[in-house]
Amino acid sequence: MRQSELFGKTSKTSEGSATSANHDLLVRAGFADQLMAGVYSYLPLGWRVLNRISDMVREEMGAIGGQEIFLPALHPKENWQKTGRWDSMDVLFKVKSRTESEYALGPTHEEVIVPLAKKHISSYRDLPRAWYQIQTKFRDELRAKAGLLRGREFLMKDLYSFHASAEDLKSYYEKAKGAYTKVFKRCGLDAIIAEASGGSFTKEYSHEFQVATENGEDVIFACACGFAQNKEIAKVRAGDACPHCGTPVKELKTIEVGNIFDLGAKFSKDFGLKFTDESGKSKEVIIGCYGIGISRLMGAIVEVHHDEHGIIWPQEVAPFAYHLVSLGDDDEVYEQSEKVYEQLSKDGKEVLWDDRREASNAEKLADADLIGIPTRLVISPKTKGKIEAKKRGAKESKLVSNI
RNA sequence: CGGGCUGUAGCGCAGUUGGUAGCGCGCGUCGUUCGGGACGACGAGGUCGUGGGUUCGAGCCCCGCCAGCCCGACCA
Repeated sequence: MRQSELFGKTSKTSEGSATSANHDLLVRAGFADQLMAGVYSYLPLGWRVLNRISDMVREEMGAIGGQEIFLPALHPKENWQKTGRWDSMDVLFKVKSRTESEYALGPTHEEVIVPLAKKHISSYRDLPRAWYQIQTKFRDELRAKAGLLRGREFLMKDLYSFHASAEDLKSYYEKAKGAYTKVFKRCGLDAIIAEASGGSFTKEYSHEFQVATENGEDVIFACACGFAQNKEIAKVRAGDACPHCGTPVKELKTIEVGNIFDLGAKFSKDFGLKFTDESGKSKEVIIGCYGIGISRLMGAIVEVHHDEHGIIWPQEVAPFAYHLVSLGDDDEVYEQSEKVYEQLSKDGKEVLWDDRREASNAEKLADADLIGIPTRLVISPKTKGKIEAKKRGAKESKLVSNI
């Protein structure tokens, strides 16, 4: 991609009122544009990152047997009444048609996938199953805030698993935990698995994947031994002895990037999702649900991986692998750059080439830091036919003959 | 939804006692520059969030509304 043709310009100045690093940097670097509170448009750079994350999530979901589907965002009121959440879920967006029919905009998809599962699951032979989607969710938050971290419309991966028994769910739940840990690791994040309440619709357990950062809006109490609890259910406070190992627990500000729930038979009961077991008995299907906020994850990565100059993308989620920057105004520099650009592209490497002859060197270098592509390749009169390679965030660079 | 702050050019902002709107960045043309957001010259760009009111006259004063941000509540 030639930067001269890229949709999205960088900005030297921050937007006036917003204070979160993820909003500031993603908007300034041309990844995203805010339409209104809690709602963003994604420009090519931002959309590439979201797709990087999505593809990685697809890999890990596939690895635990998840099959990708795509469900509607517009839901019938009736399904939400059946589960009681038409009235109980405050964040549910409700819309009215011309004929006064009412609908919900999906904040989550149990109300859609469980009735769908009912058409396909009737025997123990149909279990277990795991289906997921990556889709836009809508939640009527009273207050959207912190850039991508709490939006009213956002991108989310939601996986639902269906089991013949609580034990089978339990073992899948542990597999999902492992897959989630891998996803966040690949995103350059150390996610802490914190115990949390099961919420209003299950008496069972849930776990949250929490990333520690100053800008986080959640609070957990955690210990190096692996113990961690969400503030809402924690029986310990900062400094108290860890119930597992006895060392004092720490209080951490965190961003919740994923959560996993044991839903038990709640939704199966609501919609009559049953199966016949080996002995011919009819039983309710046990369901688990597993979410990752894809767009929030992008925000969380920026919160954790940035410096005073801009974003520092972890390799696997970066919009491009290389940022080729041509300095000066010599024809030879641009001729060499074009060759390098063509070669890298031919090799299947993703490269953003700053081919803007009218931009100053200083501006190009500042832009490269702001955008935060992991490897910067500079070609200038000083590099004399070679290429200067530098990792974003590193101090030293090295001259190489080819990449 | 309660409290606070803010809405003036694409972005960031200034605008005095009410007298008919300006600066920086960005943008366009030309020239000079080129390793950390260069310089000069010329130029384009405005229903001052919106509706009402007060006044000879409102960006400025008064009332309503809308929007954004921050704190809180909310966030199965």
